[in-house]
Amino acid sequence: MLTPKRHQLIEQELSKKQMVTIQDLVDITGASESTIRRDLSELEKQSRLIRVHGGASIKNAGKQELSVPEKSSKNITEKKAIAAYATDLVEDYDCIYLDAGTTTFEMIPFLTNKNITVVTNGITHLDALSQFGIPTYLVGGLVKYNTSALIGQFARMSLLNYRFDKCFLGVNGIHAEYAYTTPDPEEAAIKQTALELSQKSFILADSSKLDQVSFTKIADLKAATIIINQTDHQMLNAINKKTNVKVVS
Amino acid sequence: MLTPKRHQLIEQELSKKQMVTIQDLVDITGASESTIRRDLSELEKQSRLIRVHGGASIKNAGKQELSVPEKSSKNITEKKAIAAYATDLVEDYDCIYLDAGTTTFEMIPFLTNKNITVVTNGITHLDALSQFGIPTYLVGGLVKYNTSALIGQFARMSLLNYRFDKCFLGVNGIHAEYAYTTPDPEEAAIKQTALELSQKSFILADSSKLDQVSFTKIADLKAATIIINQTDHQMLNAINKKTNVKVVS
DNA sequence: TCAAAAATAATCAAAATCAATCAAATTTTA
DNA sequence: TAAAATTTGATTGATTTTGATTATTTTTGA
Repeated sequence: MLTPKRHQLIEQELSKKQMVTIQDLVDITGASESTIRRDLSELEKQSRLIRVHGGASIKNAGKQELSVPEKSSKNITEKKAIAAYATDLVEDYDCIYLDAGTTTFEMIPFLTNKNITVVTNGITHLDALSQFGIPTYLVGGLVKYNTSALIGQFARMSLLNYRFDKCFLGVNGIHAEYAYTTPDPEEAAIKQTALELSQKSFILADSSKLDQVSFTKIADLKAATIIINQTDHQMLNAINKKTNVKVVS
Repeated sequence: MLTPKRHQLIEQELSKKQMVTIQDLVDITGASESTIRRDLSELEKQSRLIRVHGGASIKNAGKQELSVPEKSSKNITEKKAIAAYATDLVEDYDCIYLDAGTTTFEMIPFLTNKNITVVTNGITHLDALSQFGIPTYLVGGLVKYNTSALIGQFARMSLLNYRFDKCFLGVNGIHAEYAYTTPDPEEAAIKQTALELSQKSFILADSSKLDQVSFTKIADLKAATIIINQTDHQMLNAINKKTNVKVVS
């Protein structure tokens, strides 16, 4: 196996688990301990990870959190759990739509080695999708700089060229009565279109989105399955009556 | 098998898999190890890939550095001069197409304060365009990771939604007989389309591109005006008879 | 604290890969 | 068509990478 390929595998495993043992990496790469040790030393020198006794860990002080600022650092563990659950739903040869946003971003490390095609409107997703070697189509359209998403009528038209087995969307609010909402009407239109083009649709949300209402309605609750982390929020019951809810613990 | 065909296969395989071993390429091309090694050396010299022990890898495999193109080359001053000249041609309220690539990238700082709209297929351009506050539309399509450009039929279709006052393109070869050429047919198709959609078209090139021939022809020389830096290359005369050439000193 | 266990760094020989070389094959030129 | 130039593939010795071994350091837990 080529050295950079091994390095890539190591980094992939790290972004999934934040920690790996040497033995894990030996199993994954099929290389010897010596080689893995040399790899870790090298990668640490490039400050792409931090070595610890017995393995390595990610650099927690500001990695891709730079691109999508403080928002992502907050509920990161919850988001990872939700993302991992969502990724389990993806099957080989699926063509999926990955919405722009931090939760959907966390899905990417788990998508590796699945033989899939991704369509996205999230510019910040591209680096990671590239790193994990996932064939990717980007939606065209107006570049919305503050969120690095593609929006507008051109984005919508561009999206209409595709059909999806599954789509994974983020939202700003989930409410029993007002359903799924988001602040920007342009973004809402894109999400709507993605929903229409997908066989199955999933909304990824941490529990802080419950009971929130934002400016624009995206769709009725029943238009998608909600994937959310464990919570005792009372609204969940009301929502559960209107659509499928998968609770990740 | 012809050398350009082999190079083409190598690049194809690389964009598919991000990394290839020499043995892979021997199997694919039927050529010997020696020949593949020579090919890889050559392609690395053209900075189309990076050689690694045992094979080759695409340019930014695994690294997140998509924002700032490498400033290592000494051509950077020339490129800046060419870019500055090109930007002078842009007028207020123009809608322009900015091709992916390093020379066109250098135009962006000069575009600030012009009241224009930019359409581009270059993902690396986005950060800079954002920084200088230029309204930007991104073409959709397949993400070509090693060059961070958008290509393929979807990119072409997406492009057809627009009309341009001017377009600014990069090429890999300019030749009196073989005209404008570039290695990737998919990229060539995009450039072609941009040319067709533009009132006026400009090719930005430093003199190292003169007399070079790459795999795919983009268009006849007369399809665009060439903006090139000062050089005593003899081929310039032959080219000058066939199209407009602006020499930047 | 101290000794056993685990992990590491250092070392070295084997394996894999590489660059250099050269003759044969191919293409271009005269 | 023959000569010259280029490309190719095989061979060689040099270099790099690798995995096993061993001595050293760190961690563990009694």
